[in-house]
Amino acid sequence: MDSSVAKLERTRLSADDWEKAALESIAENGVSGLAVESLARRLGVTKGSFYWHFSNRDALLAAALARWERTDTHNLIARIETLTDPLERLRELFRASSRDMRSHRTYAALLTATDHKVVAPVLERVAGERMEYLARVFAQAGMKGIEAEYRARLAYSAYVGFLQLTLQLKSLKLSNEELESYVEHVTGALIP
Amino acid sequence: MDSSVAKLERTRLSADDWEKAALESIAENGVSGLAVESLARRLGVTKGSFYWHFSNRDALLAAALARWERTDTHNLIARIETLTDPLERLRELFRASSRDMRSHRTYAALLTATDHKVVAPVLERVAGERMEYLARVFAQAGMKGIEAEYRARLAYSAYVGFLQLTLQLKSLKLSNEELESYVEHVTGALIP
DNA sequence: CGCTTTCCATACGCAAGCGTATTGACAGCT
DNA sequence: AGCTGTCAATACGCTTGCGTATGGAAAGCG
Repeated sequence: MDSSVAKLERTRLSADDWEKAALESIAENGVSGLAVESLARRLGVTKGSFYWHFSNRDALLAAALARWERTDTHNLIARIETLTDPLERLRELFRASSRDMRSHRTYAALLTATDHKVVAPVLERVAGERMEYLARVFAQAGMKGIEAEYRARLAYSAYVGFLQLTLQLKSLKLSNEELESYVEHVTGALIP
Repeated sequence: MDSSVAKLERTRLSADDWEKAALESIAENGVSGLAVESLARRLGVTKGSFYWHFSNRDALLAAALARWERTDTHNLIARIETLTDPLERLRELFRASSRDMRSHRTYAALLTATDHKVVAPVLERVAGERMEYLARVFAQAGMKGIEAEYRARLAYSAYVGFLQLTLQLKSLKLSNEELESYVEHVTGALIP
């Protein structure tokens, strides 16, 4: 838990440590807030260390995004795949999107950097994969062809937009009970 | 139309000109891409002019956002208010969101800067007002109380997320026909 | 015609951030 | 013990972009 801040026991760092710290920094300060020197301060070292592990800032960003893509996306899908009923899968997907806020924070931060040339392709890939998966589940739940695709896009758009509105504009936040009943409403509206 | 680029007839500039140019720049390069010196080049003058009209960059940003908030939001609602049937209003709202891409571009750009201290309050206000309006129309269309609010939030989230996915991740763009039938699908799913 | 207001140019200073170069410290191996 | 590879500190240069200071041109007015 406190492995990030104030690592006082001075141990040497690896590229892995930098990547993890970078993802934390992104979740907190966004992609543009990811700076080499501030990260170094946070890890208790100086730039000299960083440029031994990475050739430049973009390399760190790319590595961090690769790690994120590798871990974050497949976690969710793997959990869902244990359920057999497609409609149940959908409901669980929706519910999962209202928990695990740490993961959503990172995604929301990345969404505010869709114009960045390193970030954009990753987001395109991730969004595409997720929507394809969603479309498959909707199809399994009985929607056919293009309908399932559109519904998947609608559901994913609602998810992305919800992240934007809720996580970043703080006056629009919902309480826990409100959130739960909102998810219920969405479930009823979008699942056949 | 070409009042923005290469204004060769050298006329003096007003604060208004800077604000308009700033909004164009935001639509193209995002909020973080709004730089005083590049804007000056674009307008054919130097920084000296800018700092006569505005005290600093944030002042320009605030003025531009105020202008945007003043014009952009009320245009749409005014157009919609001419319709009397609430369900027809909703359908027209949804359809309008698939045209007039210039306006949506600006909004999408602002959405990627929700963390900015000048931008955030404006976006909160605008999103709040729009969702309130949407909720009223849903209520007029027969949904009651909290249901209308949730549906408004869902619809607006879908709009915001759609902007993100479509306008900024270019591989996810839809063709015109696809867009129209997608809007049809959304209309069917979200309007009672 | 001269004076004032309005708009703009030029030339600075300054801070943040990236990237490089050089040197140092420490560990593990032989 | 000495060598070598790994990680880090220090110091520097460079670019970008903000903001300031100051002077100049041009227009309107008296």
